[in-house]
Amino acid sequence: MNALPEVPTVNKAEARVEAQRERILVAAQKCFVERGFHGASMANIADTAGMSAGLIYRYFAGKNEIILAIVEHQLAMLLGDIQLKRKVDMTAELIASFDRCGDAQTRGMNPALLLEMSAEATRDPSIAASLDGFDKALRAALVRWLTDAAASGGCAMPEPIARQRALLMQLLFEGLKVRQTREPDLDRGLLEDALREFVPQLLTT
Amino acid sequence: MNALPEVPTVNKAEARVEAQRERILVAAQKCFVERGFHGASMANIADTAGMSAGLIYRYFAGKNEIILAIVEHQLAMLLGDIQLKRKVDMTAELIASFDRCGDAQTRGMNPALLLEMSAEATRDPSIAASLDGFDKALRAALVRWLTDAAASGGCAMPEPIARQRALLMQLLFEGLKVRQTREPDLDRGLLEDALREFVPQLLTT
DNA sequence: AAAAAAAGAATGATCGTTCATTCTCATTCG
DNA sequence: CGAATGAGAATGAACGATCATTCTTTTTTT
Repeated sequence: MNALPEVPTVNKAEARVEAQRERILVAAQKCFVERGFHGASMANIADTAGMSAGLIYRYFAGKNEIILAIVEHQLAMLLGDIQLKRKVDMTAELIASFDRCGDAQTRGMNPALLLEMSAEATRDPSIAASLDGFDKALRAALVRWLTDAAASGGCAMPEPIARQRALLMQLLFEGLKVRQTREPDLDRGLLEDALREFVPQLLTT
Repeated sequence: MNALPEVPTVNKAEARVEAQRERILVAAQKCFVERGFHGASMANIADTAGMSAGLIYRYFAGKNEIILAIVEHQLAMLLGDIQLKRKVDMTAELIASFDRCGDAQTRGMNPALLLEMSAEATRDPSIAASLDGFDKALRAALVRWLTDAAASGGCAMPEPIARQRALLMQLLFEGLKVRQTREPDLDRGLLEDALREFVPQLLTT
């Protein structure tokens, strides 16, 4: 009869499940960053999460499902991080993105994880599909942004040009991500000077 | 007394050893591309090389040594591939490099392997050292090439500018390598158009 | 026959995953 | 109010497979 008390019960149970999944994902990300997808074991993850190995399988079907969840979360964060607002200092945005997520924060973006994902995508079709989706979404958003007259300083960019620029920007993004893992202490002055000169050229016709 | 027959014997023995090591490295690279450094097992490599697992340890101290040998070989090939000749069409060179090594050739450059290497470098100090050495060598070569008046169309580039351009070129290289793994069939016309406009700006003051 | 090369079995460890068991704790009944 | 109940949460041992590596034995070469 009284359906009311049941709903909060279900909600609380669901919230618990979600909290547990999150706990596992936080631990898994930490382990994957430290040892890689294949190098980290379920026992590692369980230890880091402070639970038994068997319990993980109550919340995830297996290791692959955990990997995929982390891949998709990273991509979602990455897409959210590249905010293509109307007016934005793209150079400053790129440098800020380079500065960001250097810390091994929980669930934050991690450039080493991106490399791991890209490498794994060449073997795991489901990861490849995730990355493809992200790539297409990013490119489409870039083209839309570039062809938008308001964004490019009141100068509308024809689509063929915009597609070239979008590709170049994507190459630049990825190059920066790689460099971030190899040279996190790269001289910011040098980086800023380099980007200050060339990024604006990408944004104007 | 007769030292003469010993020298060819030693040489032949050494050649044999080298041939066996090469056989192992070819197999290992194939396995690493297919499964990753951690995903590929010594048994995999032995099978692929057509030998027993134990025999590998006669020619390599362990798996790590094999990985490191492959890393260094990849970097050596990469450095050799970027030929900074006096007069060169850099755009065409980049596109050719993108076309190249798409095949899973034996011991050739492999972009997926580069991702694997970069990811592993964040955990394995010896791999990180190899990559650091490569990075420094490449950057130095680029700066030298850019400051060389003959290369940049008779227009000498001051060193501070050259260092900015070298960084940008490195970002571009790495972005292209990543894209090569994700989108090997990327439209070459689009790529060429994008690079044709952008790259020359990097080479002139 | 001596020496080098290769094979392949054996090692202990660890892998991802499963499962029987125990624990926890809110609810129900005496 | 307090004991009994039962379902979900959690454990940790156990599984077969496989891991990197070592070692003994066999084969091949000299």
